[in-house]
Amino acid sequence: MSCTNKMTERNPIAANSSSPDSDFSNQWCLELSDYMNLDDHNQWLQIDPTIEQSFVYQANEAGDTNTTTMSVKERVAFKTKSEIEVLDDGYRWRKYGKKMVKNSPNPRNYYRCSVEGCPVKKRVERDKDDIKYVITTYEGMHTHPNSC
DNA sequence: CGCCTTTGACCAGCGC
DNA sequence: GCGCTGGTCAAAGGCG
Repeated sequence: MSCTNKMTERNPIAANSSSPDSDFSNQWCLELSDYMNLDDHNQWLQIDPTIEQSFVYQANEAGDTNTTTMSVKERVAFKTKSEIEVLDDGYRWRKYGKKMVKNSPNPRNYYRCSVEGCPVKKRVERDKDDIKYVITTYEGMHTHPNSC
């Protein structure tokens, strides 16, 4: 497996953002808003709409009142214009599920980091409105360095 | 041989 | 309680 690029270096959005008369950041915000609607029960924060690798970010405090330890899940969602669904982000992923979801004609794929003990998962699905776009949602933090 | 994908089954949460 | 939906498991098979 090639491991020569980081996502930020090959993010298809970067290429897409060069479209002449579109305000990329505004366009991106709008599309992210669409996606946020899918999770409107959660609190999404957009880190920086001006950078190429724009994404939505969620720090979700998980845990119930009966536990003294509070785990924090981090969730990052990307929406990228790409023909391929699995972007090479430097990590190795193992597919463990595929599911048709209600609000989309396209299946959602579930991946888990191949590194033993690493809790990171990601979901990948095509945008229901424009299959040229891929929505990738990362959940959790890698417990190991990038394999590059 | 090791690691991967595929795919149906199973399970839990939620709304009615 | 029941059905729907999303998420995960695990067996089987494929590929380099």
